[in-house]
Amino acid sequence: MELGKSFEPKAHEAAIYAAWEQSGGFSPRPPGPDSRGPFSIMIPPPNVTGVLHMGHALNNTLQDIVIRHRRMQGYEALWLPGTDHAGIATQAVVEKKLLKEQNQKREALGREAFVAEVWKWKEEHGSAILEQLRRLGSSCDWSRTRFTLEEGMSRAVRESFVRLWEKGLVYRGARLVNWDCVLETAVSDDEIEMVTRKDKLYFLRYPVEGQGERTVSVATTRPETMVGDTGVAVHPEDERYRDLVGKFLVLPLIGRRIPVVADETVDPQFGTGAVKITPGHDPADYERGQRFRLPILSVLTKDGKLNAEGGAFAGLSREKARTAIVAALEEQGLLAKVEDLEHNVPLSDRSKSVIEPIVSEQWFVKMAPLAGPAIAAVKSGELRFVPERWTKVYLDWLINVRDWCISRQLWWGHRIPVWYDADDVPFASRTDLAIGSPHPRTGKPIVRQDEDVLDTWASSYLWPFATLGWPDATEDLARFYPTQFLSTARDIIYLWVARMVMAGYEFVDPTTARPATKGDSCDRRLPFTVVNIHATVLDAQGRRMSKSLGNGIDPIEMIDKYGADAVRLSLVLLTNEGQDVKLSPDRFDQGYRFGNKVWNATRFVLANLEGASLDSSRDPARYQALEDQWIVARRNAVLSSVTRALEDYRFNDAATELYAFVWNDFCDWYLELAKGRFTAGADGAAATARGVLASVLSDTLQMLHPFMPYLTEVLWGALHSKLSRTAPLLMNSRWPVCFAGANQGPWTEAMETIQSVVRAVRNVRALTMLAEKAPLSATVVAKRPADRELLQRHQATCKTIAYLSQVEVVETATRPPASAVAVAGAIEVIVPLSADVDLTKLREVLLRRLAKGQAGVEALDKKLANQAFVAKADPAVVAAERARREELVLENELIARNLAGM
RNA sequence: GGGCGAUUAACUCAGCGGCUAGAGUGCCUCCCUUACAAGGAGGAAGUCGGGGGUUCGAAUCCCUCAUCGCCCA
Repeated sequence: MELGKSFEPKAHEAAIYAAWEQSGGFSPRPPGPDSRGPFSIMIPPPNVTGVLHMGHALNNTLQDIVIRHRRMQGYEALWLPGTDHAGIATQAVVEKKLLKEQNQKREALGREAFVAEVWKWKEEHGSAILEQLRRLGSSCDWSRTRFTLEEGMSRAVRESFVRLWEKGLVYRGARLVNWDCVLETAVSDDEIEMVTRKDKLYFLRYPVEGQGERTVSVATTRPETMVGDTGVAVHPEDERYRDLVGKFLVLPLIGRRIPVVADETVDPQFGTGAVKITPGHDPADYERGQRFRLPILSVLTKDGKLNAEGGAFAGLSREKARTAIVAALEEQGLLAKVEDLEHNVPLSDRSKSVIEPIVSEQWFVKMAPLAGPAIAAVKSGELRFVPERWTKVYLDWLINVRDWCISRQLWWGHRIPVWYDADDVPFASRTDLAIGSPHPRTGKPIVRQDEDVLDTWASSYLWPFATLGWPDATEDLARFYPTQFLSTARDIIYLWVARMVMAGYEFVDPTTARPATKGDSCDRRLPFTVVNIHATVLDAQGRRMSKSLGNGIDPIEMIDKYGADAVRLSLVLLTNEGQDVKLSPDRFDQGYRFGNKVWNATRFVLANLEGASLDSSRDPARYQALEDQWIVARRNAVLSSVTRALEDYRFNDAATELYAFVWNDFCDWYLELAKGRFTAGADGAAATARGVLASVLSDTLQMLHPFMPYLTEVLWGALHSKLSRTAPLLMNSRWPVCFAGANQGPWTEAMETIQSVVRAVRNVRALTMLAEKAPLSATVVAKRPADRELLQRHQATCKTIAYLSQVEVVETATRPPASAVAVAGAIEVIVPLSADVDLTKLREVLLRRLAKGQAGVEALDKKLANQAFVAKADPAVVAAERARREELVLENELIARNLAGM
């Protein structure tokens, strides 16, 4: 295949993806002698209504890197994909659609028909985000795609609920819950967001009973809730109110008698030091109400209007009631004052409406008993967070864990498997109980099933094992559970990660999970051993990307423009160890340019490969030419460090290292040196170069593959067909093997010496405005015999790459009057020039270098003169500093001498 | 109020006890050399947020202050 002048992602991506899929490589390879065992990752299931955003793109890139690498290493790699039914979000989408298209509300349609509508929507649109994941190159096993509301998952959800019920960990009760008045459902603590708002603090006067004009002022941000007040609290030590404790106030507008109580939790500094108690609509007041046995009044309807308790204000919305009540109080002279106040307001994640705490009957799960093992898992080190600091966030939540409100007043979701008899006695059942059938406990006929559905997280927390067939003891469960790696966003550490760990310990039977492999002693119930918390992708100004701000960057748009490989590599190059990243579209340039570099390097190799065969020796000592030894040694070093980085989930380190290796070592030096060997006509050297080029490139494409799968796959195919070899798809190829002894030779140092001499010549050319290719002769002065020997041996190399017509290596030399001199460490490069060449720039640079060098020597002298340093520092460090000083002194001398001669 | 993170070149970030502190972008000079001008060669550019401490040695560890951001209450 002929390669075009540059990589065109659009021309290849779809075909390559189809080829991967067709090869069966997305599914785990079968067990066998060839296998290193299973390795599994469960995708954090995106919301079915979701659209791929940059966070997804990053997170799925990371997972794909891990799974591709492990697959190449020979593991039975499984990356299991799927989606989450997202109760509230999906129901909202379909409700909106119904209203818009048919002007119909779900209540009019009825539950069954509505749920059917949602399923229809899901079938049509529910896999959009999975299609987007394919564009990114994700190598998921699509044959195992799961959905949190499908039948298998539903069985798992029911089983888990009934087990918790049987253990007494599920209870129903009237509690203060977070109520979303727009969506008309309870939401859990973790689904609300505190937003700082500029608001008003109202000071209301409550008359004291039987004391004439005397009133007590209370401060509140929510005056409309006053109709639900059943008391006023003051601090017991507060002198201002001491005499009032035990007395009664008369609630204005309503006329109710409410007691003044003394409570230590009141902050005397806030407002007036007296606070109203509204147990039905405030968490702190609920607690106070309990302590003083105050009545709990609900004053709001499900959609956020005042109910009958509101008296004259009944039927008004929260907002209107506030205005009306404040106006009424003002009229009666009972509004003391209004102040500006900045405070936090709870908003619903989903509807962005203000959350109202209300008392309602809900289902809860007792969390404390489940939290224990999840805490222990982290403390024992079995479960590890990357970066490590997130362990603390996880632990804090688990240690202070509160019961989980799992019921939602929705229609789309797992209906709570609880049935009631006529006396409202509940029973949780694994199988549906027919209306009219006898209640298993009371024997009375069943009259209804609970109307509510479960929180979506109550299904997704079973994801790691339910997707593999649990509660059945399936083959997949035995083979792929526990998983090895989970990568997700920080904001669902509580919502999802912690709960999955709890669920693993609570529900998985350790005997059905895969048995421990050698050296792996972790509890088989723990769903994963590593949790990677990826970076948060921010916009160029450092703000979170959000729909409302409209500052998101669409990954698909970027893939269209730059290609999936560029998007993936750029993201990895930009995000270090979970550190937030500020992203702008032009940042994807870096990935694209690199891809183009790899593409063109391969084109060059292919153009020069005629008759070559893959030289796969990884032992540098087997080569004659220094550059061959060097690049083969570098290849080994990079291979081992990239492998280690990937195994440690240091993606950025791996990518950075590969980037530098390909661009600087392979392209800038090795390829340039190879050019000389191809034109020189020295057949043996050219043939070796061809073999080395082919093998280093082949290995490099393999190493790059997890990061840039499409591009490398195309190039791999081209390379191997040029070599007349039938190769498997790169995706299904085996990760290269590292040669252990590769770092033992002098190659790197020797090559660095050559490089510094070449740079010295280039330096002179650039600073004296000589054309890069103008033929020059150079005298290389090296005092040390070893240097001379090396340079003598590699004269030809220097000549070709530095465009020198002649090179002379000597021990000492007198500088001709018209000449430029460059200094490379202890080596001097003298280049004779014509007399009219302008040496100003060269002199300036040399002066700067001399100043820097002298400062360096001074610093080192000071350091070495310090007895404490010589005595206490590592002897190796002292020796290194001495050697460095010698080098510097020599270099400074050379520079100074040259400057003097100019 | 508690916790976490950030502060290094014009910009975006690496470096986290020991080379004269690096990279990408941008900037300046030169080069259209048949892999790549989406490129090459060279260059300029930093009191490592302030202050204090530990250490032979601090961008790196500790304390403190400041600014910005996130999470929890």
